[in-house]
Amino acid sequence: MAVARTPRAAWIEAGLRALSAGGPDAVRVESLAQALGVSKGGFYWHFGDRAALLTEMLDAWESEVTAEVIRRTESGGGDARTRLRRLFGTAVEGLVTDVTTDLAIRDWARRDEAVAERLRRTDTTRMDYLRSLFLEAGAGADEAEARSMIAFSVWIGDHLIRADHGPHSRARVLQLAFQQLMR
Amino acid sequence: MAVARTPRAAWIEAGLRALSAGGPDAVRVESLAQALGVSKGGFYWHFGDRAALLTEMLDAWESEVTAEVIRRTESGGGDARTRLRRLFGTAVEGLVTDVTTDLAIRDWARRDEAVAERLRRTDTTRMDYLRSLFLEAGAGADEAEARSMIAFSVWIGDHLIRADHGPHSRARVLQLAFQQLMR
DNA sequence: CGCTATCCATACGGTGGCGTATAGATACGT
DNA sequence: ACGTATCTATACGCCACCGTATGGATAGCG
Repeated sequence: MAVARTPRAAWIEAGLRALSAGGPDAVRVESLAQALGVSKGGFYWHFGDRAALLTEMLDAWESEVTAEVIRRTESGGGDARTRLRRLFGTAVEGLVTDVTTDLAIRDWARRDEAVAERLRRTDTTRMDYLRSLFLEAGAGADEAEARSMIAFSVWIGDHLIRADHGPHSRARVLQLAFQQLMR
Repeated sequence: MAVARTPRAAWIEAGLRALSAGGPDAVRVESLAQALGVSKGGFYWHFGDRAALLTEMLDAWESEVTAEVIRRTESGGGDARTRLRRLFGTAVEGLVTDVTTDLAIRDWARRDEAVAERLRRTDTTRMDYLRSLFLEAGAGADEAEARSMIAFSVWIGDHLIRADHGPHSRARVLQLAFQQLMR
């Protein structure tokens, strides 16, 4: 048993980075190989073809995103308002998949039903979590639903909307939006 | 002066449709030609290269989106709350560029600074309009800013978030979110 | 020190897309 | 009817990328 030099996981991580930066069309086996400082020879030892890599990338993303929600749910503690504040205020860092991966996958899902199905699963999980927090914080069912949708949307919108807010900084606008949500 | 058979505009429209459906990588001159029932011969009569088409597509999109905001501002009348309700409730139909074009361009802007600059212009215009409506409806400056960001985000989020809302339909969730905004 | 599992390099054929070149075709103005 | 402006078809060279084939190379284990 020799040790893995550039194992499956390395290709998957490189693939997710490429996806994040340039969308699914940017994950090309030859450029991943170059990014890994290696020829594509080993790629086809690990994966049957490019599609297999894409599938495993999505597997990795899906479980990581789910795990991340759980991690947030578990860690830290505090009451619902405290956890909402933390959730809203904290950027996700240090993971292989960050928000830009999320955005790339969202766009991808618009034209690939299999990707859309995975996204539906993870979004439902995350929305469930948000709703539970708003409910725990004392919102009614309808209000919790609306606020969950708003919170999720603003999280995404922050990265996709490029408007200039004049005197306000984007950070300030987000803070104001959060205050509206917590009233 | 012979009449145009498949003029510039036809290529631009076909390009925007392809962009909308599959992102910038999907606008390929040979497949556009096929979609137009023509060979790519004429393409290079109109455009220097593929990049020139992409630029003109963005020009067309930018002016159309701006025109559309103006059209909404002008038409219909009513007080600010009425116009907000109409803006929020009405899907954009009948234009060459619909919301999916918008989404494709947003994703594109993440990796192309020139596209990002154009998006910044149109988003600022749209945000200005939203803010003016909320201000006219009686919101304070901070509140108007927050609500504009929320409204814009939810408009986008509706198309990008795939969560299942359990007992609620998406339409109902949007209605609830709108009620929150108009309180 | 050699065996084996795990990876790597290279060369190859095939496909699809870009841009160019060149020789038409079509229709309107007069 | 003729000329000119506006397209169109087709063939070509080029390159990037996919997937395959084949012969290594490297590292830990015994």
